Amino acid sequence: MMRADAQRNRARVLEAAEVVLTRDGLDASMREIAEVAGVGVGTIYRQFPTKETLYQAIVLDRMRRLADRADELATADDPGTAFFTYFTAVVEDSTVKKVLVDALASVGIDAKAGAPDIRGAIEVLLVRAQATGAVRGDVEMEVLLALLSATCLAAQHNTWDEELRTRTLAVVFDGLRPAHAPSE
Amino acid sequence: MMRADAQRNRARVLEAAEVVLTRDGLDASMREIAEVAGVGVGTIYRQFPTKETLYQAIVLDRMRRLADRADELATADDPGTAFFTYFTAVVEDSTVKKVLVDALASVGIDAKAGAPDIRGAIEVLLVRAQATGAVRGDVEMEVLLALLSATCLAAQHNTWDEELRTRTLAVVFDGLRPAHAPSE
DNA sequence: GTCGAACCGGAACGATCATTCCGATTCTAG
DNA sequence: CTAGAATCGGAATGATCGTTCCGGTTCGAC
Repeated sequence: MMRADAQRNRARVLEAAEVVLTRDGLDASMREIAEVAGVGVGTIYRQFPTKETLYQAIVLDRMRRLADRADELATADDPGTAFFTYFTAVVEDSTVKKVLVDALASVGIDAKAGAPDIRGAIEVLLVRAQATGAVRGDVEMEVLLALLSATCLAAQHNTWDEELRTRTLAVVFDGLRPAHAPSE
Repeated sequence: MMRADAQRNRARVLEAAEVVLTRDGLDASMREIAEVAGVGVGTIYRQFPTKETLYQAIVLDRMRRLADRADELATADDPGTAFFTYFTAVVEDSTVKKVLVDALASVGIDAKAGAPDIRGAIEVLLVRAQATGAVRGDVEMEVLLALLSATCLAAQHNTWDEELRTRTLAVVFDGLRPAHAPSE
């Protein structure tokens, strides 16, 4: 059983790490995280043996939320809308969250053990949207992830404003739709 | 007039910097560049007062080539093909070249003084392609740059193979084409 | 060929970072 | 309440980085 103060500090560290890593990405220093959390650096290292461990804890948490969001939308009435809503939501998030982007970018390559199955969750959205003809049938998961990763990376790197995001995604979405069913 | 050995070393440094920065991005250390160039670090600093100066020299050179390439294609017989060829070529390059990506990503924001006018060069390709109906008329430069930057970033970050690149770009290109003119 | 100026290499400096370590403090079982 | 174990904070460590500095070397005008 963990001591009460240790447990409270662990929560503080996670909270601070989320804020700082989200703002500064992997460049954030442990000193700053410790400062924001109001603890010493040693305290962080007792819970997370290395910077990468802490980083992964945050990323895994975000991945979990991402997967949950996808699961929610998997049962929506209109799979087409659900699909595009999800895509938009993920990109919107990544405008602000640097860590999330790195998480997304790595999904395509290695789905680490223990990680929530975002890939699977997104695939459900894709297949359902394809079944109703909202998305072209020949779009593969690899391609979808590439597009999602691309838009997230750019949105975060260049901090797109809302209008640019909407317009840019409109083009991508048109590319994803069957040729005979343009945006409107 | 610069001494002969100084001039030769300057060339060596630029060559080495291109190789190393291209491979490792901004994280590359001056020590390594010096080592690859076969000179001491001091020699680099005599020509380029700061790391950023050296970095910018490389980036500007790349931007120049990018702009030149666009200018070349600006007089092509088929503007539509020229446009999509250029887009593909840029993304292809960025699979390997990290610096190029950062250059691209910053074009949208601040066109620094002295920088070649890539934006203008690309705009020519866009307008010409739109005039022949190969690209939708309502696609703005901002959106195009966002898409270009997005695909470059993702291609570099995840090292797309050729097939994934082709398939992904096919979707984006379909989104850029008028609704009544699907891929083929 | 000579000699001063320009240039060279790489050691040295100061800053920053991840990580370790330890004396002081705080928690909790009994 | 108390003892001792777990935890704490933050100074110390060692590595790496960008940048500066300087004794030695090389170039080239005369």
